[in-house]
Amino acid sequence: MVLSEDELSILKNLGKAGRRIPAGRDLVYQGQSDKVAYILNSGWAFSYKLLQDGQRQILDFEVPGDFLGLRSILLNMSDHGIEAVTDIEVTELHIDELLEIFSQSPRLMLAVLWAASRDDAMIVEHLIDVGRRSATERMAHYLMELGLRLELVGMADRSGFACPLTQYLLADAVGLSAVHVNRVLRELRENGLLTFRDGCVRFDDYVELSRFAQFDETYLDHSGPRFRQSFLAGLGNLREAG
Amino acid sequence: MVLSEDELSILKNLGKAGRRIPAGRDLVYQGQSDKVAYILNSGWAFSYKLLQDGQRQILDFEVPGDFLGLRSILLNMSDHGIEAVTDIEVTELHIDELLEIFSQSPRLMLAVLWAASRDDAMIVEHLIDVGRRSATERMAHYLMELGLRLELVGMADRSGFACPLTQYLLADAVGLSAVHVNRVLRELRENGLLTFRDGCVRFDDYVELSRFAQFDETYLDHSGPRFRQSFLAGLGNLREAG
DNA sequence: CGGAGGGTTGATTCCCCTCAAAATCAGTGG
DNA sequence: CCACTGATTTTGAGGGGAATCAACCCTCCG
Repeated sequence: MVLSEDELSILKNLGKAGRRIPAGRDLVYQGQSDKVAYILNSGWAFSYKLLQDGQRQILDFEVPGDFLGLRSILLNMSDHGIEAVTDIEVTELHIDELLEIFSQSPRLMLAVLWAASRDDAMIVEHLIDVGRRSATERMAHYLMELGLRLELVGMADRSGFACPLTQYLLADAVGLSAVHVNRVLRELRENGLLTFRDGCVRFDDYVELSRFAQFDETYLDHSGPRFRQSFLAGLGNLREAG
Repeated sequence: MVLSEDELSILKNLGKAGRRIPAGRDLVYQGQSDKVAYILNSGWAFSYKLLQDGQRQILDFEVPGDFLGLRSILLNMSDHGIEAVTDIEVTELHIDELLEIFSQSPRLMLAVLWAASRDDAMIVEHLIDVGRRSATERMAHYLMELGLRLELVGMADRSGFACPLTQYLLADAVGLSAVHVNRVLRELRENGLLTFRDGCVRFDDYVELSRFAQFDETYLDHSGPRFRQSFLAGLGNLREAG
């Protein structure tokens, strides 16, 4: 599902004209209670959870076009923080406004639910990454996933993409040490699979890389939420119950 | 949120009078396209994904009272299989019927969304398990989570619970080898934290165990989805768009 | 009785972590 | 222009946690 220009402009006109956050700053703090949503217009960010002992697990990187804070809106998720990787520009959407918009444009709501669904599928895939794949496969798989997501917004193709992530960030995302991330990237480079250098990821052999990482892209390719008449009628009735 | 007896009986009366599946049999095959949902009335099951190389990652165990196949209904998730651990008895809910019920009982739909939300939070926590915790912490955390879930349906307390899982299944769930699961369980037992034996988990020192595993139970304790008037109106309008 | 599934333990291997130290690079200010 | 600083990348050495391989035990069951 791709939103029309009209629909995107609805969202953009609605929010504050574009809030800017500098690199390294938190957009949302873990534990923050006022719920807001954002559309990431430019730059990269990531959502994370802090453990009691100070370790950090990055749940997902966010790239331009992504919705941030979905879980906070649709569901009562355990909370997490969001931090800017680069300078970013976001459109801030207050929930009330957003919900109002949904009532006017069901397609927009479908888009958001679709995004939430994809986020969920990605978390599952990351679970498999850290649970069942070697460090090298894991890194390859992760970077291919990022590439495909960026491809959808025209920021990547099968030859590679610009990537502002540090090896420390990648380490926190895939559950490795930064040192080992470096070794793994070298191995991938020396095997002619992919090159991570100077802020760019280059796929040196996409086909072979795909085989090596067991990358099955179908989990990113959903056709949209599945709703039917009676379900929607039920949702309507929630007005009295919610 | 706890469903009333009336509401549970609505669900139970609706489905086939209780389908039985023997231990070890698949309830849902990975790749199966006809979408159905189930309520697990008795016995244990688990959802899993198979990798191309034959490895298996268990996404979650399901205990009595759980909804199965939620992701298939609400969202277009990447598909996964569901297998029975013990003999199980399920109530099969066809989506159409289920959606019809939702329109009559908004509370039921809230319950289902709440369950989906909790599933999501658990997957995130499992991601942290395998990414950031040692084998021993991971196992302790996982068994405490299971205990708390079972407590909600009266099948566990702070002293322990009956657990039909084999060490092989635990291994596939937490991303360890079966051999190492055994060693880890021995370590927990010798340290006086918990005992896994004869199909039972006994918490020998719940407080100390909780500290050791960094177990923060708030992620399991949601108050229900967060909806408002305008949002629900929007959902109603989806009738024309879905 | 024999076989299968599950549990337990030991020996060995290896993947990845930790610690440590260069090398490179981007700013920053004198 | 250059010294200084901090962040990042790179590489090496050593250690440890978990996998693998390989037994052996037990119980259950046809």
